[in-house]
Amino acid sequence: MNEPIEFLYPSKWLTKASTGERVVSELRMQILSGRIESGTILSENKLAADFSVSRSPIREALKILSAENIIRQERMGAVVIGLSEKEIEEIYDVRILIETFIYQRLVRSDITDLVKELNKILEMMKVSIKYNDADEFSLQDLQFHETIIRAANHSYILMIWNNLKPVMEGLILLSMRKRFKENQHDFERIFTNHALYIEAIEKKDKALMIQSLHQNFDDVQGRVEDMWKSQEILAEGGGTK
Amino acid sequence: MNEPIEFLYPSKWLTKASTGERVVSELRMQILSGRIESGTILSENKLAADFSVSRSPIREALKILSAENIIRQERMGAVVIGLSEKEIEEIYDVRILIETFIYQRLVRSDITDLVKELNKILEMMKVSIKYNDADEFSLQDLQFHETIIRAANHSYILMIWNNLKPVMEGLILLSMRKRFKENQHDFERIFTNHALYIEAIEKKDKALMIQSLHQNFDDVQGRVEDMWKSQEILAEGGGTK
DNA sequence: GATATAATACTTGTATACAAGTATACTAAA
DNA sequence: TTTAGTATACTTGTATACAAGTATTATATC
Repeated sequence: MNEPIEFLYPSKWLTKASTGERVVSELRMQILSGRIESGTILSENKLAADFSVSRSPIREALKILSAENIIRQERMGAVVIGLSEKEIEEIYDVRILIETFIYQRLVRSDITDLVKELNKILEMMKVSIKYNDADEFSLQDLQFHETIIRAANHSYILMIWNNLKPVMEGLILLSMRKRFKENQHDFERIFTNHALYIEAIEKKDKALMIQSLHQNFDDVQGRVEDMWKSQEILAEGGGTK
Repeated sequence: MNEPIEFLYPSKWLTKASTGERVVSELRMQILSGRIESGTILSENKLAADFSVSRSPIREALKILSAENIIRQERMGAVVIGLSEKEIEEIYDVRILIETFIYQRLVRSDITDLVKELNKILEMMKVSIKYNDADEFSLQDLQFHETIIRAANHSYILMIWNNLKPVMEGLILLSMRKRFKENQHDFERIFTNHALYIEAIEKKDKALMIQSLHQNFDDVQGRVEDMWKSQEILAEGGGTK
């Protein structure tokens, strides 16, 4: 019944975390990785037993995962939704939507501090690559985009980002770990894409920004065909600067 | 200490609701209406006493309100953020963003069922006006937009809507109640705007859609100057169809 | 064997108890 | 008067108990 569990979420990121936060992080990873399959029905009592905690932090976790749209709470148990290709595409839709929106705002304001900060993160990415630290690299990837979003100082766009962030984090973590084992040299390209993104912000070049954004998404999931699909959508709403 | 509280949230909407849901609905309304002022520090224990319930539903409520960005949970008490003009503008930014995105999708698909459904809601709005039911009217206003968003079948855009919806609901409720007392005839215009929105969908006329969307927002808050500000943003990202 | 009814084993939602940590206020000493 | 230290009254987070409702299963009856 109580097999030893290999945790998917980096424990070092949970140093100051409460039990509830640990549960939600780990549960999310298990759902995103497919270890807990879509359609599975989660019971609060069973989860509490599995994690050896009370129902309180479990309830908290289910509420959060439900808001993240990866489970659905019903009268009898929570149904795991998980992420199909469709949902992952949709997440990218939203990211493109908000990052494009934010970009419009940024190009009108002073971005020197932002660019400096982004370059700092870029250098830290380089170090992560050098030391083969996939988890750290993932964190910096997320930090990169969050820094851009925060720079616009838009609390409701930030709200969307915050709602999306944990799932993104999980996806990126899983993807990067795999790649660090298989395609080590991929990371140089990811690095380059982010450098391109900074350049797009600096030069206020929207086309370049969208290009690097799409390439960045492809780097996470490696789905090239969707790039064009998304770009088509954006093109309609996009136009020239 | 225990003054009789006049509830702001329609009790008829809470027939099947749990204590937690009642608390969150009422607390939200009190914050949005300003009855609980920005900066106020909410204590779980005090709230539990005020609402005569235990801390469990209060905790749940605070988590939800925190995700909605109208309070901020800290180590000692939750700080009420509330909604300033800036935040309300930001909510509209997001609504314009997602409804425009959804619109792009809709014009490519079969919209006959959607238009029929929207017309039904439109007729119900008419009845609400006739019977001076501001609350019911608010509900239909929200339902109108939610129907459009649902039609696109995009779970992550719907997630954003769901995160935004309760606050929107509160804002619209407060606004409509005031207007039903003061500017009764305003509602004919709101009605017309929604009819215009349907027409925009039917005729796949993006400019008309954006126009009616903006007018709709102005109807809620009556802030005309922001209309142009928002349109400027959209214009940059907008272009022609 | 089929069906209706009752018992049982679940489920969630709420209340309460307790532990651990933090801010505040008070007291005592310099 | 100021400062150090302690006591106290908070705070949140977690565990547990209980109530009310639902699904399932077993049993009894036709």
